[in-house]
Amino acid sequence: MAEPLTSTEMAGWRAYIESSQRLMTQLEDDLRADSGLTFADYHVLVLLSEAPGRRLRMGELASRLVFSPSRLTYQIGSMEKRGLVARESCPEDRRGSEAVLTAEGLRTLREAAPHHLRSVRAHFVDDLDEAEIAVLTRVFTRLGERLRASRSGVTQ
Amino acid sequence: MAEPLTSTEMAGWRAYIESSQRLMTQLEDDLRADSGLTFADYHVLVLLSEAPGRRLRMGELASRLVFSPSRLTYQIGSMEKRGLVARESCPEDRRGSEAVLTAEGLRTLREAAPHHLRSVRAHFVDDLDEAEIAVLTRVFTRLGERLRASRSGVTQ
DNA sequence: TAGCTCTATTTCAGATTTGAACCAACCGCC
DNA sequence: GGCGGTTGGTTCAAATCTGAAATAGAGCTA
Repeated sequence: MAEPLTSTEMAGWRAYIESSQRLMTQLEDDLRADSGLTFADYHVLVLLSEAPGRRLRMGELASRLVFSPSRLTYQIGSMEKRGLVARESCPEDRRGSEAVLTAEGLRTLREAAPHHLRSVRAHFVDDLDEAEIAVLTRVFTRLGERLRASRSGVTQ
Repeated sequence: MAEPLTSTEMAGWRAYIESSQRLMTQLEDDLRADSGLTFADYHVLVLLSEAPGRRLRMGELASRLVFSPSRLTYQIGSMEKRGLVARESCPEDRRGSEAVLTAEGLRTLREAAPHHLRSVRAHFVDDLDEAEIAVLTRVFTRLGERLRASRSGVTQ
């Protein structure tokens, strides 16, 4: 308890933080160069393309993207201007609205995906062997579940 | 090559991205609540506190933080206003400047560190066993080296 | 040493992100 | 039906971040 993190733990923690930052920067640069998209743009396109009806409620989208509500409002507004998504108000709940993928958005995603995935492979996945991927998957899946659970109970 | 990422790889990649986002959000929230600091603020304080003379050239600091030059200029300006660091011009190279940790900055770091480290432990490290930490450390250390190397050669 | 090129950092304008209000619509419940 | 207490989203002002100039000094070579 005197030392909240052992030096081994600290080393792992720091490597994780720094490398994650570098990885993101690299992927964002590639994505911008190849497709003129932001990582957030891309992620929105992916989630919408997988959703039934290619549409998702704002709240649902925000929680999957781990975005604050106001950030999502802005993000969708920006993508709407570029014609990648449309905003429709929700029939069941008139407070709500949903983001819908446009044909243009789908086309953009299909064009961007192979480049982006190649970039993810080149900068990250290819560096890992099978066992490492398995560990990462296990660790981060578990972590995600824990964090999702712990935050939903903290309204304060 | 038809499928740039296998479904196993994709699952790992997505879990990593989403959980990392969640983790950062959680840590930032804790840090703000406990100490009124940003993750970036904290990181700057740590790096400066470990540097010889508790000072670092802007460029060096930017590269370790993985910040763009202009972002670092802004970040240090903001911390300067709050009295956490001072900016001094560099004697050997008059183009350069260095950020120096102030006594106030050191005090702030010492006050914040235990809380923050407890938070890192609670939300991340405690969830991992020794073998997992070892894998993460190995993977992300290697990744960091690769990324550092590959980007330094891309001036275009 | 003048001229060139390169490097370190800042400046600038615009885009994004933040947290704190705010607004409307939903949900019991009287 | 109407009143309080949530909930889903948006708005707003302020803070931060970005990439593309602009500055200024270093360093080499003629």
